[in-house]
Amino acid sequence: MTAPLPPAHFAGNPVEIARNLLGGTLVRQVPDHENRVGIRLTGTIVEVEAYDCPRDPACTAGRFHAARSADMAIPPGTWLFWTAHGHPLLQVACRPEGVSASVLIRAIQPLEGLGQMLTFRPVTRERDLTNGPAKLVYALGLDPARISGRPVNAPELHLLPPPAPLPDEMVEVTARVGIREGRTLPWRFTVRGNPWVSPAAPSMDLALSPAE
DNA sequence: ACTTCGATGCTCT
DNA sequence: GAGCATCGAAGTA
Repeated sequence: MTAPLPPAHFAGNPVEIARNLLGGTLVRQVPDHENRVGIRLTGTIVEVEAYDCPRDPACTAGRFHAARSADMAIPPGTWLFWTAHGHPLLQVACRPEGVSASVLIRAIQPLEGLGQMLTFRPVTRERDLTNGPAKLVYALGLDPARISGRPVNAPELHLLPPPAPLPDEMVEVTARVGIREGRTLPWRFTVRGNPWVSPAAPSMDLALSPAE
């Protein structure tokens, strides 16, 4: 039984942390007051992205970063939500407090509690349940107001590391999705060939050499 | 108070 | 693959 990743695990480079999160497990415990037994919703992490201010143009560019400058006070290993187009996106703050950087969880493959997830987020095609950053937030029934600011190892929502780091040949490295600046940075990591990876196309071709 | 923007998702062709 | 609804936050006034 592996222990949840502690907040200290996220006090580093979000690019490395994101890469090593692939194959891990996102665990959501839903309190069930009737049975006094928590319902467990879990999924394997199959897609993540890294954001790393201030060297990251996607993060620093224009008002994009300034808009969330308040996030810079958040200590590493804290759950937080980005809002884009009215949808909440789940991420974990990284690096030391005072530096804005994060890992964005973009897709999971459901493991436990698929039926419960479908009640939170009814879909016709099962594969559409959690194959997007906001989709998984809805499918897990996460309330941003309740989760945001909580430590990443909180009982109600935490992460388990992969049994072993995924070998490089299983990891596909591409450009991040849906951004204007920083399109060439190879900071999106997906499990190669996994059908639960989001359908969104990466924003552009990669830089010749990965940035650190 | 009003305007603009976006790390998205959904519903059509 | 294109169009649009969505909503929280910043900037402007």
